[in-house]
Amino acid sequence: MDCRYKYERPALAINCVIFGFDGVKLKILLIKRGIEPFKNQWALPGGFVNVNETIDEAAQRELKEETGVDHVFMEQLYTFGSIDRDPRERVVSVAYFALVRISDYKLIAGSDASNAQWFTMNSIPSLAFDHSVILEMAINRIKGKIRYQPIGFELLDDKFTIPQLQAIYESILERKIDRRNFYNKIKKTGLLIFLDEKQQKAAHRAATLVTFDKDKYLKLKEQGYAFEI
Amino acid sequence: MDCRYKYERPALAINCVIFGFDGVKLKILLIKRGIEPFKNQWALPGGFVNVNETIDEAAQRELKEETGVDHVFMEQLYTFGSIDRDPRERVVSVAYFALVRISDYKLIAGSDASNAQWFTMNSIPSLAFDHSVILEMAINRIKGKIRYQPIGFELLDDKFTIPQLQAIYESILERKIDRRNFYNKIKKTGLLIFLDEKQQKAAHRAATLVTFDKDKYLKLKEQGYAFEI
DNA sequence: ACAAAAGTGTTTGGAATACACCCATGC
DNA sequence: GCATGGGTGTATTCCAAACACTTTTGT
Repeated sequence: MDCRYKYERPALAINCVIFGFDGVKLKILLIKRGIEPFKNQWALPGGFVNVNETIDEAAQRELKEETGVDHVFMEQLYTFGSIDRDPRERVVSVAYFALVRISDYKLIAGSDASNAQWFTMNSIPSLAFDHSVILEMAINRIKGKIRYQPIGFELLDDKFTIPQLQAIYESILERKIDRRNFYNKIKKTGLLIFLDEKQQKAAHRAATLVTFDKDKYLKLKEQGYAFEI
Repeated sequence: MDCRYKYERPALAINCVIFGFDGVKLKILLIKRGIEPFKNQWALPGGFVNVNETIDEAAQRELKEETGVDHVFMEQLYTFGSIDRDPRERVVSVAYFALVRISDYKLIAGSDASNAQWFTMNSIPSLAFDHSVILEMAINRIKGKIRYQPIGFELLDDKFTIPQLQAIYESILERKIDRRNFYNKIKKTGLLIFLDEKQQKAAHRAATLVTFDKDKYLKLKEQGYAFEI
């Protein structure tokens, strides 16, 4: 092996905070560690960065290995570089957060179900390494982000209803939002395409299915439009 | 030397985007590289992370080496992990941005002045590595940040005037702000302590000197107060 | 006296919130 | 019919931008 530098260097890893939405609550995907250290404890998915891949690629690779999903919303969160965060040796970790559609994920999970599990925000177990800190930062980030970036859609199917979207906002922001104001506000953005379809098997009046007009959003964004809810 | 891992690992570096304010414009500190690669080109201050220091410490160390200043506002910006960003080998860099008082800096600069220089935002030369991208992101970050975090004060002396503070906002946001609205708004926060001193040698009416009430801000922040301008 | 910038107060328009009301569907 | 939630419109409150006016200081 080649060691060109005269001194030791930290190892570089990535971790992913994977958010999903089950229709009611925001959830976070954790895995149960199979090896030491922290064996049998819950942790964020993660792994080391190869020398021939970018850190973004490493994060995507890890996400794919863990959930089978690809091409999802993913963004760098923060880099954690305390000295003792890993008992084995010095490891610096770049944390990412990802938004996935749980329904997509379900299709692929089966293989090794017991070691990966969705947790709601208020039932998070104690985590390995400094992963609680990472998770906390991810939750704060998503709370701030959802206000001024249309990321709620990333957690839903292509076709969704406005009440579903509202449930995401309420779950992430942890507060109730007036149903009618939310409806009016989201409609006024002009970024929703209303379909001629209704929600199926609704207990009562069925909601209209809509899609997010991503093309329109990207065009407006280039012209300086700032999304806000 | 000890190489415990079976495969090559990326090197880990930090870079600092150092902002200062000269009373008129926002400035950025660049250094002229003395060695290859990119010898004689301008670049962001930076260096490798030692295995026995946190990444934050590495950034502070580098800032101190470069400007002599310490205990300034500093925050992690983003981590850059493209494969070819350094022609020598694979280097991942954690970028930071810092806000310094140029007057503090002046006291120490003398030693090796020619290789470090302040640049205004619109006179940035072409930079080494991917540092233009880093700088662009830092500028966007500070533009967003100054709206909802009281960081303008970090660029001024302890005693400053409201028009000076406004000049910082205008310089960072690159737009004019109504003088009177700014005055009223910043005053209404209650976070300024008005001193019984006036600005010296003003061309005309002297402005009142004020200080930022950091203690009060921190207390309010804990209670959920959100600064905003 | 006059110019220039500091400091104070009022008006106004638009956005956010609150909320009344009607509609569709299952039981 | 009635309970439940979807969909629409309006009133009110509040905040930010616009702007008129007064004060202070140097020349």
